[in-house]
Amino acid sequence: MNILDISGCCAPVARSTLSEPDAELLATVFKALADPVRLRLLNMISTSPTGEVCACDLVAPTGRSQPTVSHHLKVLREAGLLTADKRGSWVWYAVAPDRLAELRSALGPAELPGAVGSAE
Amino acid sequence: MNILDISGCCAPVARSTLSEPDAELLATVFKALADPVRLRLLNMISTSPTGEVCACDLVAPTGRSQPTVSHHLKVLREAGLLTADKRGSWVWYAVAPDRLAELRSALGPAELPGAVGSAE
DNA sequence: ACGTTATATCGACGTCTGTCGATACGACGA
DNA sequence: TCGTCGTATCGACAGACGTCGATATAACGT
Repeated sequence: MNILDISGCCAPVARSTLSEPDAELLATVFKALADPVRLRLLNMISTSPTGEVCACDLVAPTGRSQPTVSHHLKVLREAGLLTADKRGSWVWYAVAPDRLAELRSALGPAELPGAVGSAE
Repeated sequence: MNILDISGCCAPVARSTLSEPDAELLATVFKALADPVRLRLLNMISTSPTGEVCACDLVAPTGRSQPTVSHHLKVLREAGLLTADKRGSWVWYAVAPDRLAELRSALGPAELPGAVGSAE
């Protein structure tokens, strides 16, 4: 289930007014990124040549227990940042590129130089 | 004092390997964004016509106590997302655009379409 | 059917974090 | 100098979060 709906357009943080409910949704996604283990998981998956990684290969590099890694993958999945594909006994994770792009646009307008303050 | 040093280049999450210390630093900044009150503060400041807002005008709209707002502003400041300028009795806050741009680049390569997966 | 392996869920624990009231600090005006 | 106002810090508390071991679920091979 998808948590966020900022797919519409641009820059909720830097433009227009951010309502409390919208802020809550945005914060949920940032919360998913606010952990070093999850950032490294996301990094390992996104840098994989095939674009997907078996969950079994994600436990050792993080130095955490298997339940902990499974928990973090669930958080990333529920934030809409990862997709999970079960094939036989294994689960293959891949990044959901849309959500990352949405977050990037939420952080600021494309590339205005004075940027966030002098937005036109 | 600045927490992060991703100013060098691009896309720590989507490219190359993210070391544990780097992940820790990145997570610190995302943690600053992982709260709805702070997101709204950032939004109010960045959407201000002058680009800066007096702290006194940030308390009421958030619906939180003055100490709580002061705490959140400190978190954003220490994450390098805000600058504080004391003028007389008042403190004027403005966004530090660099840090936001760094975060955006950390979230993904410029605009590769298949993006994070097929980064080659 | 059985054991093995991969993954997810559960329950518990310690720590971190958002929140507030009370208070300290600092600047301004009378 | 004294009171007032804006801001930051302190101390305390409740709730959220990362972590683990134990266990459940499910798929595969023998």
